Amino acid sequence: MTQVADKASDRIARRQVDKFAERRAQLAASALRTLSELGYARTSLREIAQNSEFSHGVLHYYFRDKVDLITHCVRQYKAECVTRYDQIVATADSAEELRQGFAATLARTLVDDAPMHRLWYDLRNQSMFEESFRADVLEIDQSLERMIWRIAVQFAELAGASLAVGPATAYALFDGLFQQGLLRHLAGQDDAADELRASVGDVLDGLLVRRP
Amino acid sequence: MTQVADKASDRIARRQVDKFAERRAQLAASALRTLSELGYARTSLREIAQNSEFSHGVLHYYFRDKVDLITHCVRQYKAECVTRYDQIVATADSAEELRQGFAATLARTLVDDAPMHRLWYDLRNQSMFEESFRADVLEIDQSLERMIWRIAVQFAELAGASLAVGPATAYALFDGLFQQGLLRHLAGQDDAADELRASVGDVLDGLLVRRP
DNA sequence: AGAAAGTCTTGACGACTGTCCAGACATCGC
DNA sequence: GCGATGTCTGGACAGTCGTCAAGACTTTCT
Repeated sequence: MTQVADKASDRIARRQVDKFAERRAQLAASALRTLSELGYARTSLREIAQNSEFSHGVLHYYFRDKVDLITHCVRQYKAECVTRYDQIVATADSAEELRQGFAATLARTLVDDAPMHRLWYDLRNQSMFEESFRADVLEIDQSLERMIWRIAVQFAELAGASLAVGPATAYALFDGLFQQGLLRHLAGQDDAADELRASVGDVLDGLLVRRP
Repeated sequence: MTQVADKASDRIARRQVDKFAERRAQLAASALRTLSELGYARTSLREIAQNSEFSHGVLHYYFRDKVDLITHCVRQYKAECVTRYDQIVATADSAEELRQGFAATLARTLVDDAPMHRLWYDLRNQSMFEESFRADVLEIDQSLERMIWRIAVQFAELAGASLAVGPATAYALFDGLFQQGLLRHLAGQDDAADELRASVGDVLDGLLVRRP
């Protein structure tokens, strides 16, 4: 083969791969929509296909099986989710601004993306029973932990104090607050977001050690 | 009817009701065992029956349908779970003893009852999608919140300080710590229980306001 | 004793599941 | 244009699911 032919076939191959990956992403998006609506336990491949513009057979053309599809969904979810809060860290000029910005963003996320986050908790829970998603779930969890830790470190630095707990503990605290808020929000408790914002602010303050 | 006859039929009726309730509890126990093993998504009535000494048909004799069975399971779980930590509150003589006792008990529970607690989180999550269990789940959650709050109040009293957060926030924090620990424990991380004990101790300390 | 009520088993039903496949349709290089 | 390749459809498959009902067995009442 000539180099030209090589490049040509490469280009074609890449375009096909890209198209393949693009359709995978498209189907994964439909799957995520369905999953966040129905939950893991009651989401079927036919239901996912019905929420897309394709028939149910195509799912096995782009994904090996159901586990492969959901794993891809989880990874796709991660890519969108993790980097969302770094903007706050970058733009905050004072501890108080960071504190309120973080609390407000969490509260807004609670309302805006409630279905997506209940799905995340659903899949994370599923990984306690099934080993299939465990690796991906743990990886996402660590990403979120790092994200929270960046905020905590920046907050302590702006406040001129040090932190009383480590990354894992800090993440667990805010995750607990968010999950409890999500539970109440989805149960129809209207002040769930406001209470979350307040408690997040309090707890973030409480993480500081007065004398560093 | 005579009073004697009344009493007799009452006694009979009560005995039948008791036997009925007893068998319901027995089947619910089998269901809980199965659910904690497989998770909500993959637990079928036939599997539950196979984990008992009866056939699958009997479940519809004692329970209206699957939702009725699982609701009964959730309630039964609550009765056993909630009162477990009150002993610590009653027997602790110092803040330090209460602190270490609480942290140690949480860590021991993490190891001993891991399957049961992943089921609890599974069902609580399920209530974010399905309204069926929502009322019972919220009731149990409030019970747990009150339990945590009793410990926190007693701890503050023994320490001669006041608390920096309210009941809902306090519960969310420890629930987050426990859930994160459970995730790591079930993923095979051996030091999950130890880390939970340490972080619970730290956070409990952090709840106190130095100057009341 | 026999009748009645309670308890449990077994088998069946329709619906739904994940998976696979034969073939239709579209797109491509030649 | 034609064959080859990639893409997609729709149906079929073997299971499993929740539910129900007919009947057998057991216990209780009279």
